[in-house]
Amino acid sequence: MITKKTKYAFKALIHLAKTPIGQQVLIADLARDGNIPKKFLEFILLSLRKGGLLLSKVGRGGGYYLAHHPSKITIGSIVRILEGDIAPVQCLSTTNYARCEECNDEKTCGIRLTMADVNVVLSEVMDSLTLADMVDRSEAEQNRLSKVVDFSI
Amino acid sequence: MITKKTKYAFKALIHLAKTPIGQQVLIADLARDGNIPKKFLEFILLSLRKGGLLLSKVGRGGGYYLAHHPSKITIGSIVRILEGDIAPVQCLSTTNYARCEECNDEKTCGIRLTMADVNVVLSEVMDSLTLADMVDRSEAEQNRLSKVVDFSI
DNA sequence: ATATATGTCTATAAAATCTATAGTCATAAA
DNA sequence: TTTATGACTATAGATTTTATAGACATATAT
Repeated sequence: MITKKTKYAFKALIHLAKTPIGQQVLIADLARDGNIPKKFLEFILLSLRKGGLLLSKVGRGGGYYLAHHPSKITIGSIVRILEGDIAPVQCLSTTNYARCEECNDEKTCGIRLTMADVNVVLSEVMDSLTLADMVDRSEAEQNRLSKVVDFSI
Repeated sequence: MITKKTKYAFKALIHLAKTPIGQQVLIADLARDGNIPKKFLEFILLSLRKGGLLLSKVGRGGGYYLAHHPSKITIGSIVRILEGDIAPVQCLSTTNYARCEECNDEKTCGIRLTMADVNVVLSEVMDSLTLADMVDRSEAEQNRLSKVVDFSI
């Protein structure tokens, strides 16, 4: 289950993905639009910038904008930055490895060997989906629903 | 990332899966063997029993035992009982649905529409793996490693 | 130059969740 | 009828998540 923090990140990123290239958006606007506590969002955006997904301009007329095209920003990269990880157990993490303290023998641990399958599948799907998918699917669904309304008139 | 509670559950279940059919195991033994706080494990085992994965006998000579063959107990069912869920966002959960409070319009939410793919994949893999896999893979790896040692002699 | 708008950074607090413990009760076997 | 055992309730401690405050740095416009 992803945290609120990650959902807030998705919302802000979706807003930025819909913003014309060359324009930046104020933290305050992202916060208001996404109904996100401003100071908390500040911290989230900073993480995303340090993670290489966002760029910023300081000073008057400043704001945030995407570092890459939405189709190049994977859901996996976002989750890794904010949750620290994708792996279901920390002993399988590449970005944030740690030995599980409850574990006797990592090499033969049945939990680890089995969760490895989960980890592979989860990484694959999260790295195959992008911010552009989030935007596109939402818009496609909006169109589909508005058509249904049209027919019913 | 699964919690310690779920890892403790896996350890206890693996112990029970290795126990001959017809025998029950004391909470105290499961706790000692898995290095798990006994009272915490008590609560975990109770959850697993209420979830239908375990059976128990009360009184002298009592203890816990599996309600089904290890190959019939999926990783997904275990995680659902202890984490409450598998879904990456609660608005996609079947066992524990709730509207995401940050969400404006669930039907067209891009986060939800995209995470739905993650949810499907995650459910599939977790429901395809079983407690028997955990036991088998661990034993297979133990055998493989002991053979490697043999060759080096 | 200077005032103003804006992101950056550090520190801390409030809330929620996870982990752990204590104690009493119910049940079954010896 | 004593003893071993799980069942249940309550609560406390630890950790993580969420949120806020305030001082600072930087760039733009006048």
